[in-house]
Amino acid sequence: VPRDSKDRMVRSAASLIGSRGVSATSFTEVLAASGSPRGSIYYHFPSGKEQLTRDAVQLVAGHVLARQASCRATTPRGVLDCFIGMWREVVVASHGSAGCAVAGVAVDTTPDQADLLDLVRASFRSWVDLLADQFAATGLHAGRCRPVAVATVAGLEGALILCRAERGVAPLDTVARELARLLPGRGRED
Amino acid sequence: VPRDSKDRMVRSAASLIGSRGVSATSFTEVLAASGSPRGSIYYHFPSGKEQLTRDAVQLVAGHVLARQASCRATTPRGVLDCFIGMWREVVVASHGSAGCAVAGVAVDTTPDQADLLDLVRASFRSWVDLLADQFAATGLHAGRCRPVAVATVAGLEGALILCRAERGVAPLDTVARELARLLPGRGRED
Amino acid sequence: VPRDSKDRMVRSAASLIGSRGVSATSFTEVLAASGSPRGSIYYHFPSGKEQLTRDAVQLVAGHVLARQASCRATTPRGVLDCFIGMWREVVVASHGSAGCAVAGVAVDTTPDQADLLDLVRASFRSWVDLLADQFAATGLHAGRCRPVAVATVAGLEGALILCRAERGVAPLDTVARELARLLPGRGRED
Amino acid sequence: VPRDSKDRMVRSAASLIGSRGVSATSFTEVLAASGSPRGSIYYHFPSGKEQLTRDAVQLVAGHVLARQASCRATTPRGVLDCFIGMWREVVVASHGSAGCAVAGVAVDTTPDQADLLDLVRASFRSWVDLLADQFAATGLHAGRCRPVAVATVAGLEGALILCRAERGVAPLDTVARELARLLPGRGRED
DNA sequence: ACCTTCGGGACTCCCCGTTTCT
DNA sequence: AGAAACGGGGAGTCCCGAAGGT
Repeated sequence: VPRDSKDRMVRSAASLIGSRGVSATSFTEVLAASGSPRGSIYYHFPSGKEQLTRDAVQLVAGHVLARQASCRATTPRGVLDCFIGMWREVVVASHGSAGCAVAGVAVDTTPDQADLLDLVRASFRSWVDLLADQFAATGLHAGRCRPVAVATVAGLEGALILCRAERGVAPLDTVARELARLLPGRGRED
Repeated sequence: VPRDSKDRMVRSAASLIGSRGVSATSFTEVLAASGSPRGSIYYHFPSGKEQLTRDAVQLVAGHVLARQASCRATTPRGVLDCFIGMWREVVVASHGSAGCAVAGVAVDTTPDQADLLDLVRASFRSWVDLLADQFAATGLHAGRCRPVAVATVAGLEGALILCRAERGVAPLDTVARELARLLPGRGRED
Repeated sequence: VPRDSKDRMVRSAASLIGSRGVSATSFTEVLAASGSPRGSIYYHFPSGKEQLTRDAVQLVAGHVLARQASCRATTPRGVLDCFIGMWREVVVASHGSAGCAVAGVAVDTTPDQADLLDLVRASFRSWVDLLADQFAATGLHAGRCRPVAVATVAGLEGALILCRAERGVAPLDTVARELARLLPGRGRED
Repeated sequence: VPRDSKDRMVRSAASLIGSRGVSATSFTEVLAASGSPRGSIYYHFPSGKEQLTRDAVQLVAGHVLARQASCRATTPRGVLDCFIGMWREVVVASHGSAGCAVAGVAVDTTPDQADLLDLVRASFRSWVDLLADQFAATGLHAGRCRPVAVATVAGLEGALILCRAERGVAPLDTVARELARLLPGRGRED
């Protein structure tokens, strides 16, 4: 199957971009990680690196969206746990070194790459939208859904950065607990 | 004024790294932004780009720390506003494109640059420590100080990324409001 | 003809290294001399300058070996003339400025480049071995073959240096005459 | 004594140039080897690297000349042994890695540095002249003095190169024995 | 039609030999 | 004598077209 080669490249790119940003991710590394020959790049990605980057962002954005959409939680808390839990896995497995490719692109994108930033924005918005919908569906007060969803995504991305620095999951767990406090629940405890 | 040249370079580097990450920040750009001549690099930063990067991280880490330390808030909410407000300024001024150099380094650092990541960790910790101290001094329940401080830093860094994508302050304001909810206050309102 | 480009580069490098040593030979000059674009280097010589240097040394070592092997002399004196004559041509043509790339590498090689020096040693040895064989085949006393061969190579390399300084062939001719005296011949004349 | 610092620099330069050629010898290394501060260079050597190189060549040339002049040999063979013996010491001590600074300059000098090459020529000639005089004074046939002197210097310089490659004195010893055969002596033995 | 070798410039970082001001 | 600052290349290599092999 010829598609396999391209897929491996995109997957490798997504992983590398999450770990070190776009600029620090060279074609050479992507090729090495995916085992593809050098000349194949412009066959699969005629527009070069930008196209590979776009594909990588779309891959992880879509993957996260799909996985969260399949969440069958019945409470806001369940929705939150589902979202955080998905990321927690990779942080634990990589001792914090794995990151989010969408954030990786957001961070080292210059103003002249507007279309790439547009894609990043769309990705984040799709997550926020889905989370807000799921919060609403599980009974969260209408006016709270979007703010909490935004805080969730922001908290997650920020926590991923702290996890890299700390080389562990601790910050993500702390942030997750605080995010949970934004949801109605077992009454006030502070 | 001999000191001036180096300072300008570090300042420019910090700004550029915040905006596009380390790898995407070339010496050439730093030089252009600071108006320095090429040969000065090797003199001021014998260890090259890593040293410039370290100095840039330390500059912003120290700057943020100093500015936050000078905050004269008397309530946890005041502490939070002080911290967020400091970042809000630059986000507004740059329409979201300015970012945090510490995060910029964290994102595109490979595992072999352990010392750089150590510096990043130390920077984040210094912020968390200071915030926790200030929360405690303004009456926040002891057990809540550190978790809230961690959430604050994570929320800020994540919000900065969302602000880049959205090209505006909206996400930061949303996150700030949610962080405020983690503090004891005017009773429950949801 | 795809092979041509690489060959031209190696040939240019060999010539330049012979004339000014390795360190003084920049890639830029090699490229200019061979008419190749800069990007071709990484493709043809993935290990960079060391690889180009190795190839250059092997080129001249092999060339000299082949040319000397094709010598059809029937006396030791004929063998010597053949070897010296081959070098004499280039010295005359360049007014002494052309040198031996093998010596060029030998001279500016630091101790940490052991493998390069190994190649140089192998090259010199191959010349000495061939000369010794040819001396033996043309009737030189067995015990004299290797010493005379070593003296021939040393005398040649030293003479090339003197020719550079004198900007002419005179030293080489003098050395050639003296080397001839090491061979049995027309009786003693001093 | 201020002279001391300059002397140490010239001495270090001579040694380094002999070991790796001129281009591969950086001011930084010379400074490190001589323990001098960077800013002193242009105080001692207003014309920069060329002047340092010239001084290094003159130091070596003068040193060799003086030492050979002090040789009290009474036979041509004694003169030869004196000259070779002086170099043999440093080759043995350095396992072949030490070389001759004059040759080092000769090898990586480009045609545009005519004056440096002039100095090299003068140095070699001074050695040849002295040797020829000494050979004459010890009874060598007049017509043989200069050719043998030239062969001696050429053989020495070539042998030094071979010694580098072989990492030992063997080639120099072989060459010395052959040079001795150019002198009248115990009758023919081949 | 699919893929890959081969080749092409444009940087990036490094560092080197200098000059100027103390 | 020396600290500070200066430009100019050096190698490396990155991201990419264009022509050929299967």
